[in-house]
Amino acid sequence: MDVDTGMETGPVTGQAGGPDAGGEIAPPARRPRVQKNVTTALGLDICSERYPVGTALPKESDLCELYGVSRTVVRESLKILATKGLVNSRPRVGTVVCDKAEWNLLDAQILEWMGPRIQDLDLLGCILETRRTVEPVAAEFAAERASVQEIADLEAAWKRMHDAGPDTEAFTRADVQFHEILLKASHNQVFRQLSSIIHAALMYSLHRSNEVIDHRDEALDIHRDLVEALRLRDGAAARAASHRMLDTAVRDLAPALRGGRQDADGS
Amino acid sequence: MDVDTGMETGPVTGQAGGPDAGGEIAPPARRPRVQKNVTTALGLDICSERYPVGTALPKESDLCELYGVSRTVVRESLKILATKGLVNSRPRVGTVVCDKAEWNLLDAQILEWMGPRIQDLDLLGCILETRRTVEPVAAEFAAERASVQEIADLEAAWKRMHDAGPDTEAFTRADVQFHEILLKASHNQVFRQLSSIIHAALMYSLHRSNEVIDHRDEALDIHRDLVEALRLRDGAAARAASHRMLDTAVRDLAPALRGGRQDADGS
DNA sequence: ATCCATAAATAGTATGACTATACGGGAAGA
DNA sequence: TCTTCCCGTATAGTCATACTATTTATGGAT
Repeated sequence: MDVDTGMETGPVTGQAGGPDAGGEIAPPARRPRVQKNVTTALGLDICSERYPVGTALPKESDLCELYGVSRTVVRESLKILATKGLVNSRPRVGTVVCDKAEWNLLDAQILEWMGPRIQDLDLLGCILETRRTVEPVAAEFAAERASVQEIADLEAAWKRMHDAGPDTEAFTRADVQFHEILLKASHNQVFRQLSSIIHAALMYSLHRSNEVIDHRDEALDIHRDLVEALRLRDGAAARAASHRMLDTAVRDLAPALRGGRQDADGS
Repeated sequence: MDVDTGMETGPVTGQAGGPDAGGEIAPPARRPRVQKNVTTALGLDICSERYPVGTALPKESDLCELYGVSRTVVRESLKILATKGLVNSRPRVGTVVCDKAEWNLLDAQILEWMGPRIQDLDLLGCILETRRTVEPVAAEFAAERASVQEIADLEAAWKRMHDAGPDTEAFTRADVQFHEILLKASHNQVFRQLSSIIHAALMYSLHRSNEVIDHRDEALDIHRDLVEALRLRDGAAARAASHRMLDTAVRDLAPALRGGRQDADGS
């Protein structure tokens, strides 16, 4: 993140940059690239429910003032957010925040913007269900289809987990990479698209579990078994290892999933 | 589709609309809304490999002339395409088409733009694998979680299939809707995001299978069994019905999947 | 031959003006 | 009084132009 996360809305550039009044020598007029900052700021404000679902954002000209940028930048940012399903613009009505059912949950940026709020809407539960459904199959496919290089990459990721030692952060990072490589090695393009959401979920859940040393040792063993199964092209073993992996995830996440499943959609 | 599909690139508006030369009474200057048309045209041209992966699109000012629109429209269209992972713009370099691995395959518009080319990259095979992985689980979840309304909607979709008679088109439409409602009834938000891709794949594959009367009768039976299982809240039966459904899909699509799996990614 | 400065090309930003669209209220009609 | 239609108005959509930032390519100096 190269943006001030958590910042309140406000000028994105240090230079207010109003029209250069007077016929002076025209000071150079700085024009930094602020598109990403504005998009991120708006995305964060939407995902944090600062602009709740169904309400309208300030009109474009107001957003220009708020962030101190031109309408060009604001409009292009809104177009990006609209493409992600976050908002919907209509003349005379304004730009309204879409229902969460329309949000593109597989979008990495949205998940980043949601941050800890990923726990809303049972999202963590949904993702865990998806992992339990998809990952064992992906592991089985990977056993058949993974290239030698991909298996080596998996082993390298495992080694990074192993060598992380007491560094929980590094351990989690390697763990996430492991699962991304696995999805890729399944050679199913749809599965690979799920990487982003699994990435986000793991970053917010693995970290906790991985703080327990015992758990990390157990995870290391299972991950190694999976790599070994891929090397032997043993689909059943790979599937079994993946299942074990997810069972421990369920066990460790159970406390965080309290509250049962509610109807989260607007039907 | 409210756009001239298959059209070559060219002015999107009938009115060339150059700058009104002279100090005349300023003829009204038509300004139709052309954003969607331009985006669609560019999307089609990219997905049809008119602009192959890795190559650069014409520069923005050229695109303005090509489509007879302002740079604003072109830029916002490119921003949309960039958000979908189709292109990537950089100063001095231009706007280059991204590798297909970065395309957002879960995006309904992209799938629409790909049209029959959905068969490239083993996409049809990947989607079928995904369905076989996800749909039975979704059916099982739906058995537990579907609302009465959702089950009624499923039954209504089934009835539309039943009543379609010889209208293959209507039958396929209802069939697709059935599967979308099922995914929604699983009350797993990630599963629901898969609707778009399953929708596209079914529209391009079911149509063929559904032309055979025998198959349609069989499909009707299985779909009814699934609804019945949901009504009885029998997860195992729902799962079994879904499995049977997909087995017939595999059987019917087998001819279209010849050629085996190749490595489609650029690793 | 290598490296650095300069130039050129292209996307990014800014501004102001106009148009199309859709909501809301008021007038005309039942 | 209620309904329908029209029109004013607010807001996003489009257009044109000018300028800035960034990156590649070129050419010259070491």
